[in-house]
Amino acid sequence: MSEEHKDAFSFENPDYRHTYWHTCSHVLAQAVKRLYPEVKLAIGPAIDNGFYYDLDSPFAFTPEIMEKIEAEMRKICKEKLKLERFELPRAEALKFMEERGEPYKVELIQDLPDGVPISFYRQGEFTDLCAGPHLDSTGRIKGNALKLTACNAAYWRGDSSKASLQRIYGVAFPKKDELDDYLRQLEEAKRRDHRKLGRELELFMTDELVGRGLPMFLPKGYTLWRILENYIRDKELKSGYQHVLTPCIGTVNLYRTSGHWEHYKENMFPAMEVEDESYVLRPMNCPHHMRIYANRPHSYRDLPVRIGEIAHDFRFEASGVLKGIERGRHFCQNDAHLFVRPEQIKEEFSKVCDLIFDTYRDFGITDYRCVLSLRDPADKVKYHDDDAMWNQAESALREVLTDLGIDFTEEIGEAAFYGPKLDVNVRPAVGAEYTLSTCQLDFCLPMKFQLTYVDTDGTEKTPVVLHRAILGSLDRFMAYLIEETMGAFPTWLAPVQAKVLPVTDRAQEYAESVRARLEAAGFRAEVDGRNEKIGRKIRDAQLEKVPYMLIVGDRDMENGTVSPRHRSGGDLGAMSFEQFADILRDAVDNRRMDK
RNA sequence: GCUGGUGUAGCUCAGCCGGUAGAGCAGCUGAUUUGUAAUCAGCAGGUCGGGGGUUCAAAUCCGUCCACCAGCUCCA
Repeated sequence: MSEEHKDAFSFENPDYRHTYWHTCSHVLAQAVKRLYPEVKLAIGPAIDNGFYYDLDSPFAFTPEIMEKIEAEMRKICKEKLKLERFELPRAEALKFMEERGEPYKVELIQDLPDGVPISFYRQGEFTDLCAGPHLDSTGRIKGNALKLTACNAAYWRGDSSKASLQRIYGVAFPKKDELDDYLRQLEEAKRRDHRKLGRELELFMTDELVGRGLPMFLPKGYTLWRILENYIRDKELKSGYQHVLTPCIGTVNLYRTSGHWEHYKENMFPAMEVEDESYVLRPMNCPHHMRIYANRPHSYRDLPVRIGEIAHDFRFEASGVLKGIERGRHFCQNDAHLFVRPEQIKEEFSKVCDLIFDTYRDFGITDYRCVLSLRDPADKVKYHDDDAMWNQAESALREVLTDLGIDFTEEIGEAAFYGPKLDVNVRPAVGAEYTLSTCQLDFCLPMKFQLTYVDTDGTEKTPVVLHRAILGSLDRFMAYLIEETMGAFPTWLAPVQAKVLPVTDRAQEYAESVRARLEAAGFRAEVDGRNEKIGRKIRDAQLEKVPYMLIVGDRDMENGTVSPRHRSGGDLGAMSFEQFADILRDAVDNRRMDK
């Protein structure tokens, strides 16, 4: 076998892996049809990490039934059924699936272009509509390295107004060991879930009586919060931002003016009626900031005006999307609105990008993806209907991104209702990709709020607004940090940077004095004064993921030293307090991302 | 919101086919004074998510509500 040939059939080859999983999904469908002929087939693709098949079934696929299906799949693999491709003209293809009573397949064929022959794959008694490619035989699939992992609801064609189908997920590998490895990795990933670590490390909590989707930050979590908040506020101050404080509620009319009421009232907490006025908890801050801009006249000389706020927002998110502090019904945005003249768009946008990527460098974030989110021109309901405006805004953004040399992909239908945006997405250790930072270009709200500035020629012009969030929401950013670091925050972010561990009671007072000196020097320190052996104190401090442990005993008291130990670097040997303070100072001042 | 799963002490979990609750860790008390990942002993801790139903008897069975988890849809 040539090297090239080997390569093509290696599981490392994404194309081969995809084909393998695709055939698995057909085997899954065949197994289901053998056991339950009344189940209707929808669609069964390979995905990034396995395969699934969407089915319309009159009964639920319980774990017991899933086991039966899995057993049947193994049988089909052993039967070594040949997969044969054949084509039918459209009319015959329709007839074929109609006769078999597969309405979803019929709908799929109807959407295929006319005049092109339609391909099918047959394996034994089972035939499915499919473009392929496939393995040549079900015998290529290793039955004991195959597992059905979950069964969930999924909408037909991803549309929540359409039928709800049942989706069976599976994974498969060429060897049993690889399946076991994969399952072990999944378990590993669960251990870094920010919800679990948040509880274990006492960062935040949730409480039924307070309400769902309303996490509360505990002292350690709030310490980290405060560091993030100070970090970004200082950075913005240095970049010419002015910060404001605005209320968490506003009138419904405020949101009618902006258009948010029309677009999002379903996702806002219901209005409160008082004194002939309706108020809502605010879901975002743009309207408040628009009114702040309008508070006084502006000259072209004032612009850009950059208004920032660490702002609390409330969104009535569907119960099924809530996820710890990654997505709650209350969250805190690192928001700002930049009011600019049209000719300033490029420069300001570029400065925002600098702010984003500079921040990412400080936090060691390297694995991200830039998306230029555009409107769907066909969707006149969601998007403000003004094609000229959209075209102008979209090409302006595209041009800036290209000029800045930023790699990005374009996604249709992902824009905000008032304008296109750059989204910076990250993939966390657990779960799906989400947006961390965003910068949105808006020609729409300034008009709705009739914002103006007086230009050089004395005429009134409408400014353009950039909406932007660097840390996104502080909550989500913290969730990301927790999962990336597994709770072992770098020293500059750690809620407790050093824990002083006296070896015996005799060192208790000395330990307290060391802590006092650390705090006086601006560090966050604690003493573990429990009546426990030093090994125990070290173990507990390790589990708390404190960056530095300061062991102090008789020897240190005699010599006036501390004996630091780093959570991953181990024993650093005895040194003077000042020497250790220098280590801490270096870690904090340079924002070292120590593990 | 939809579909499925889960809910037992602060945490991690055991409790098979119904006979009215158990461990480890954490906590408290005492002993121990210890130099780089768990010292020993004792004590205390629970309306088994809530409220119903079936039964002589429910943590266990059945419906319902609540919360959590996975995925789908959504994220101004």
